[in-house]
Amino acid sequence: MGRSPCCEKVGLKKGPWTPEEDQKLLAYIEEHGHGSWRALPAKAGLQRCGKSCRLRWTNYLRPDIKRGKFSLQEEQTIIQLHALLGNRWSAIATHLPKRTDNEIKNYWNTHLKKRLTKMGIDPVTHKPKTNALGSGTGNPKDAANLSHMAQWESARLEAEARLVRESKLLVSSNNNNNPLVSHQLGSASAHQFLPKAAAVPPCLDVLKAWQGAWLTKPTNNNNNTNNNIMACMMAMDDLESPTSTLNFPDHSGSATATVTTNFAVQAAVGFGVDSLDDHHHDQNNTMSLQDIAFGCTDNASAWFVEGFRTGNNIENVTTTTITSTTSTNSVHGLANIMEGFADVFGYNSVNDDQPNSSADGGEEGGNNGGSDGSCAGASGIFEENKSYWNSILNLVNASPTGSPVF
DNA sequence: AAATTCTACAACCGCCGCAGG
DNA sequence: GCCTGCGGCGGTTGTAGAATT
Repeated sequence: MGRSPCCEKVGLKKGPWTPEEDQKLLAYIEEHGHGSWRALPAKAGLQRCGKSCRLRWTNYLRPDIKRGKFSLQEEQTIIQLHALLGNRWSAIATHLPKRTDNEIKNYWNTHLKKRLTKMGIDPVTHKPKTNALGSGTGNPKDAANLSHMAQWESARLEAEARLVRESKLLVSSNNNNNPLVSHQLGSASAHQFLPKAAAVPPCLDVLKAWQGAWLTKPTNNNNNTNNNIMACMMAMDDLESPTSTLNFPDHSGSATATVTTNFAVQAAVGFGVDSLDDHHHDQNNTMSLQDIAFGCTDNASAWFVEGFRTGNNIENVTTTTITSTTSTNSVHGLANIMEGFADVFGYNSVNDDQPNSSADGGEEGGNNGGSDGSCAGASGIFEENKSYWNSILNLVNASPTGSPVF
């Protein structure tokens, strides 16, 4: 047996709201609050059902609604969150202040979905469509780029699956003392971050920043590139200003890369670990309780995070040969990030990617026992994946609005 | 200028989960 | 445990205006 209608519909008005109706609804709610939506229309003198009133209020009349064009940052967030959450518009909306789920849903359906499709990306899976592989230029480099993208996407989906599992656990347990959740909440309101699975994975912000670093790679052996990488990482580590951005001056004077400063948190969550605290995984090649608690399940995530954590100490490091002469941390930071990429991309060519017996974190490139003392293999991975970063940036640049699409 | 098609988005519909009786 | 009502959600439709033919 079907449910009875939410209210008596005979004689009730449907369709677009008139300014007079809006005014009645606004005036009533401002004075009395909405209370029971079912009872509201009669009290407010409206020939509408309660459900219609509620929708009109939540999607249009509410004073804390931002209307108008979506910003680049908002578009980015929607796409990234959609990759994680699918069509869970209300969950996505909690991460876009002052935007309603209905508005986001409409924007996705009318703009973003079409744009992704045009670019040969399946808007449901967020993967390149199979025919896109065959419709390229025929250039082997293009195929290689797409292959890299597929590898990245695979890693991303793996992280996504983990996030969803974590989210269910966190939400169901409602554990406010969870160090990961409490750390990330900081002084912000909880609804901006929960469910945790909706946290933004690493994406184009960092890719752009890294691209910026690589674009300015010097031909001689000065430290410009290192400065850019260091600036990038320092920005990533700036957890105090999660919504601000930082510009990286291009030392050649031709370009600017921008990265959101809360990337460290985003990246860490994207890979299932806590950004500041979880760096124990690689110390002795076993999972610490802390790692497990934070959902750190593989070397890649631990390496990534350790790299971000220590990366802001990078000094005297070149991108082609990494040696440690003064600061082990400076080497470990970059080395760990490279190891993270190596792990994610499934490379086996890193010269020295095995944990050492010494308790130095196990990264190569330092003065640790058993190491070959260089990071040449890891930097090679950086070089090889430049094609990937370039392909991503090409996609960004190909978008008419500059909206990042992956 | 009129007809048609396209686009954007407001609004509706049906289903679901939850709480209270 | 079952029933009922409410609020919320996501899919879909309706409509107005813009663009195109």
